[in-house]
Amino acid sequence: MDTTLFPTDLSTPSLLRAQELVRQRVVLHNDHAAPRLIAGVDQAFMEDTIISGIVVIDYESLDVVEEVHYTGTVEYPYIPSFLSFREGPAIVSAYGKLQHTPDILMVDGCGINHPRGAGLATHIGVALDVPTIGVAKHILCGEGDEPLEVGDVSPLVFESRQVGWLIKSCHRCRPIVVAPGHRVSMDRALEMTKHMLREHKLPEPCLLAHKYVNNLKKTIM
DNA sequence: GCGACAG
DNA sequence: ATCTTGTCGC
Repeated sequence: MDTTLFPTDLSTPSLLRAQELVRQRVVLHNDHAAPRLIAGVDQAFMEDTIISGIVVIDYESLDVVEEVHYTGTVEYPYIPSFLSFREGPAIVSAYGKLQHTPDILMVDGCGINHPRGAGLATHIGVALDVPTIGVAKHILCGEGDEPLEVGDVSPLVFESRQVGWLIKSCHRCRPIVVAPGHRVSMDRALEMTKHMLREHKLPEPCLLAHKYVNNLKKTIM
């Protein structure tokens, strides 16, 4: 892992420098074959404790292949557009425990649809050199027509260029925001996400990871 | 100055 | 994200 992307110096100038490196290194085209294993990662908090959990499933059957988690201490607050420095380190630690190597990792948060092109999914992807897709429940930046019917999709545009998609994944739900993180094209990010959508608002990897960390949290409490 | 603002 | 009761719907 490239540690310069998660500097010890947490001053804003230092973090902006790290994000600039992420933006310079992000790859926005597919460089891998058809996926066989796909993973989802999510975090839960308990005061100053963060739990990061990753669930790996089979791309076609959706069977769970592996689950790992990491528990640590939060050392940076939540500041919009700087989420990577709050949740990123824990994700990197959890990822290091995996026995399987997923072909793609779905992260709860932004990808390139970020003010400086360095959302959590993109940051993690570049740092670990792994293909990632960002899946968020709300828009951080950019605009797009609201998809109305389940299955409908519309481009998310920021600074005159497409940075992601808005997907109406279920009835009575706000559309989810999907974007390439790293080493995945705009079209493939959409295609893979739609493949993982079932009866819920979130794609299966994200939903399973969310349930996983929340169950761990209940166990600890 | 005011409002917006992933998790 | 987290806190937090009841309530509507499958």
